[in-house]
Amino acid sequence: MKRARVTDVSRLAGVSTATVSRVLNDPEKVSEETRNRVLAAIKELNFVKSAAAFSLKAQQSHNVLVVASNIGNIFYSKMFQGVQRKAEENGYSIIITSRTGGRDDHIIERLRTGRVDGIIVLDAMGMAPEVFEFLKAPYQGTPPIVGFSEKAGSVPFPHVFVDNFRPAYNLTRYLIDLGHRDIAVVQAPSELPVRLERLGGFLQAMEDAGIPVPEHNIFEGGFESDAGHAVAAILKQRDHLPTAMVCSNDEMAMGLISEMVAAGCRVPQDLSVVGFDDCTLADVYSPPLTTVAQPRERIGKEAMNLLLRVLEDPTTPPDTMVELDTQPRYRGSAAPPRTSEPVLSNQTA
Amino acid sequence: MKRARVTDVSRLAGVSTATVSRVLNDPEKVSEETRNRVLAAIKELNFVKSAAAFSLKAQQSHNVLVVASNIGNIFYSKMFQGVQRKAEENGYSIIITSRTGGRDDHIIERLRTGRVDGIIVLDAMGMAPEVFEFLKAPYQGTPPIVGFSEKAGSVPFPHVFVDNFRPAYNLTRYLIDLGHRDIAVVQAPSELPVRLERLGGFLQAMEDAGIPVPEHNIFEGGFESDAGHAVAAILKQRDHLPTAMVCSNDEMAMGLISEMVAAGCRVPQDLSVVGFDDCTLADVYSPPLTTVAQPRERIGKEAMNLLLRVLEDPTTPPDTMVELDTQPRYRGSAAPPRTSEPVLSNQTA
DNA sequence: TCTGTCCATGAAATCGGTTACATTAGCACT
DNA sequence: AGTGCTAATGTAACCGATTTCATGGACAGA
Repeated sequence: MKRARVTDVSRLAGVSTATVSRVLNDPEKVSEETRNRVLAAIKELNFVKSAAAFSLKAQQSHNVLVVASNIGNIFYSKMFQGVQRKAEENGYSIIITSRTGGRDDHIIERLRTGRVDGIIVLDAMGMAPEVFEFLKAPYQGTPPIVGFSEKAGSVPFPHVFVDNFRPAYNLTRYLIDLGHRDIAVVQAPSELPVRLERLGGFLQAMEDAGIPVPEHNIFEGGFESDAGHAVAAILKQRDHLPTAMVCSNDEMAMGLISEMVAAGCRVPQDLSVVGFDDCTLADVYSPPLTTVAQPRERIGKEAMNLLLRVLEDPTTPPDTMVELDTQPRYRGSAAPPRTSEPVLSNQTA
Repeated sequence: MKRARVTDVSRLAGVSTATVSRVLNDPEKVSEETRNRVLAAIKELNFVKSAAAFSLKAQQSHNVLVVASNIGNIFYSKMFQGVQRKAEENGYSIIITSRTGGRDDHIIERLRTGRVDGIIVLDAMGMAPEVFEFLKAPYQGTPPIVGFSEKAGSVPFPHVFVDNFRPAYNLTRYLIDLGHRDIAVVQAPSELPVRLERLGGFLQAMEDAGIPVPEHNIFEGGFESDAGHAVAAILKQRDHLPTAMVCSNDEMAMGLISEMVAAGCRVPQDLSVVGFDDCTLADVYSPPLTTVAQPRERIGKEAMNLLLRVLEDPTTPPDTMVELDTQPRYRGSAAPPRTSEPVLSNQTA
């Protein structure tokens, strides 16, 4: 049997389709008797309205697009969850897409075809210029797009942001207070706000403590654990290790630790390592990772909230921002500095 | 400016809307001259067709729903990625939802409203009976639903499956070959195929080796790391530790290890621990976790493939299956058994 | 020249809802 | 009884594509 339509319901209830629609959308406009008759018909026919027909008429899809550079990355999963919960609560479904090969045109495409009502960009940082162009394009008014960033005002649309400078500063300060002086940093990749903020906080803390940072203590990093391996490989070549390392995210911190531990370097006794993000499982790492927790689910939730606000009031200014806080997590991967240089087992060369 | 419609294009090109539609869908049916004129108009007006109008007429949304019990769980992120890639390649978008509170009716709702063309259930195991009921409901033919499971034939629709019995058997066997006899197991939660399969493989391996498994070596578990904590708490009360532990997933293995290590028990020297799944970061855990890799991205990809097949040919039998293989990952968390009982530092009572 | 085909194109119906506008009945008030 | 108002409901247009069916012209064959 095919799906029932309003027409079928109206016929069975002996009313017009308009009345059926009213029962569905403004029940109080229909007399109780008629309403009950319609309701009964709806139930009997197992009627649900067609999403497509509704979308066409109402010009809204009740879908929102969530964009992340890489949906396979665990950093985003909790955010998705936050967005999804909030979205569902408000009758929206979320369509998730990644920015494969840096191509963002499908995002615009989706928006223009009306397949989605709005967009949440979880990593606006590397967003293609076309998208920004699109925002100014003449065939669209204020585009319903919101984002997430590590720096206030770094994107031209409403966004949720979590300051990264301060927590990076504080975490570095924490190491200094533990007695460390020889602290190295591993940066986040590319020229994104996140890189600048985290590095900036580190450098500022060092400067404020009057500790110079030699060039060889600044490493290039990446968001995956292999970046940590690469840094470990370099460290193992050296005859002197820093006493502490500030990594720009947890994955690279773990990559680094696992490699160093395998080489016989104890963490935190011989080397303190701190991360950033408090990714899933950072708390059960051994040693449990000292890091900074980003409120990931909250970020997703607030981003969706923001989008709902923009959807409701399209005049919401593009510089609207919602700030969320980080939480330091002092766990077991940082300790006072060692007193003597450790001997690495499989030190090559 | 508002979005251009076919009407606008047809007017500008001096043809009928039917011709515009033909240019879009069957270009060869239109003379080259007319086609070029239409194409030019499309370009000039920046025309894209309305997803809603298309859906209404074509009765398909080009959306597929992906259901996971918990989208915040890292176990699913790679699967999402696999599904998403394959979907995008084929012009589909993926809508992701979780099964909050075990309520699955919104799934049916989505399917019935035509908001999605098909469903991929990533954890069909705990699926609500209503959904299965729905499959037999009279108002629907073969419903386009596919899933993923740990046991062949455990769900009544086409599915991708990864046998869990064999790898659990082999991993246990590996520990036995290392010399372990006193091996404990931590089960997966609830009465899901995954629990039975993984436990079954373990028990069978023990039985084949002629090693009895005392009751106290079988622990209840859960999919989160706190399940590992709970087991660790029990172990620490005992005056004797098993020499090896088989955990039903990596999270609980990590929870267990982190707690045991904190208590002064060395892994793998004092206690070998193996996990299951090869979750993200298992390779950079310290010690790197010995586990079984599930081809997560591949699972997602194949599930989408299967759905495309069902979409194309609705008569695809519900017992259609695609089997994928696991890969053992022998890393650093398992070693030959200790020779003497370890002394735990913060052993209470 | 007439008829039959084929090709390119257009007119209008259709998908399934929502809603502006029209209509009717019922009631109060003068 | 006549007028005005309100509440309940119906009629039909509309959202923006696709597609069936009809039509007109070109050309080949008789």
